[in-house]
Amino acid sequence: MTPTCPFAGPRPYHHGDLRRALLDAATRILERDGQGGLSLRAVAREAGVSSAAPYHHFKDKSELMLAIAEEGFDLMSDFIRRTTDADIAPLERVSAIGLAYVEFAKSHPAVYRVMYDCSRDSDAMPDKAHESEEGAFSLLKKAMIDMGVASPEQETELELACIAAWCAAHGLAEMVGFRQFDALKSEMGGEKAFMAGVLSHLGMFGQARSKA
Amino acid sequence: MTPTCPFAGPRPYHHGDLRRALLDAATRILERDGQGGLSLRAVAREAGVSSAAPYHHFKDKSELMLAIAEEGFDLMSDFIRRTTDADIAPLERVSAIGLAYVEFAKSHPAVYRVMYDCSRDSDAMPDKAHESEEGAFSLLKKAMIDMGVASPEQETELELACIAAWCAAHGLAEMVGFRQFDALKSEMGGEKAFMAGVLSHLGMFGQARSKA
DNA sequence: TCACTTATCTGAACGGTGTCAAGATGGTCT
DNA sequence: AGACCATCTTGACACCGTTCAGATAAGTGA
Repeated sequence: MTPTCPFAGPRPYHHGDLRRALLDAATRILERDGQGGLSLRAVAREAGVSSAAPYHHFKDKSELMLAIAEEGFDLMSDFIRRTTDADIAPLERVSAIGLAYVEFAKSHPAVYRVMYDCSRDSDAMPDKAHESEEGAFSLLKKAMIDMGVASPEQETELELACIAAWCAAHGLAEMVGFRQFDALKSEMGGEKAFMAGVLSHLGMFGQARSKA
Repeated sequence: MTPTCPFAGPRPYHHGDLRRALLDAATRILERDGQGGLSLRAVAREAGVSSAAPYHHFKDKSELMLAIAEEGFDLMSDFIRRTTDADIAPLERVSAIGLAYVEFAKSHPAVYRVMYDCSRDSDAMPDKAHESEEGAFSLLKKAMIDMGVASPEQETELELACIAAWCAAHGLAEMVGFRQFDALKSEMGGEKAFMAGVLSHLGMFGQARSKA
């Protein structure tokens, strides 16, 4: 008995790769209904299995969310790398990384929220974004070095500058949607200009500007 | 007749000021059990009334949370004003405001979370922090002017600088607890030094430093 | 004083949630 | 074949947000 699954490829086990299917279902729900609509039961429903089935692949709801968050960090890194030209000048590159970061957060708000909700509870997770050599963080580090913020040997200084930029981008990502900025945004000719304006006041952007 | 409630002005109704009692109960729960423990039923239980009682004072759970958030913003403004000496030099003052901000977020993590969770959904709310003339935002604005970031007439520039600082502080507040920074923190001799180090890389702090 | 009105609170109910234990199901291995 | 084990379902439990009919008390006007 095979109730028609429109997505049925090979189906080795009872369901196939249910873990994968659950993660896809969860992502779909997040994009469609936002964070509020994400329940384990809804995910199971969306994947077409019983409410208890997910427990054979995730210990917890929080473990599911953690998996989503990890994939989210990978997705974000990919997006930033794809949309950031490695050949442009360092200052513009750092700025582009920041803008791409916020852009990702804006276009996947629910996933972004899950990413940081998990990061706060689970100590293990944000390493994903921070330490992965291919992650966006190392991209940022390189741009910072190229910008002359610090040499590769000045580990501490370099790390601090990157963390500062990360904080700024995260803060902007969470607040850029606030309605009270609408007037300022339209006055500046759009959200993008607003974002760039804010970022230009942040750290190395400003410092490098005054050096030039 | 004012029998029980020590804080009672007039005791108009059955319980007294249940609205107040509910908010206090909610805050107590947030501090004790964190955001996860905050349910309407738990709040009612803590206040010693039935599960349905809160609905006579708040339309929704979200309306309760919004009220908590508003009080949170007031609390934070008070804290920042109390712990920020208005007489110190502008640069140190801005830095002190930032540090106080993060300090508050660290010592009331659950309330801080509610504050920004509400801000994201409800457009009305963050005005509380932003527009209140006595709020921390105007304190920041004044310090920025004193610092020479912009004159009072350069509305846009001034606003942008303040928003940038706000973003940075919010980002730092959310990330300062990440475990992956532990090594760096101890290397720098404590969390406070770490925070100051990050903030010194952010915007006007850096700019003003290079001017001096 | 006594009814009348209105705000406040309770009790019980509905559907939804996370989680778990027990049983069914179907590959895999010997 | 039979035994084994991962996988999935059924059904339950406690808790949640929310609603609604009814109890109760405070305020109001006679």
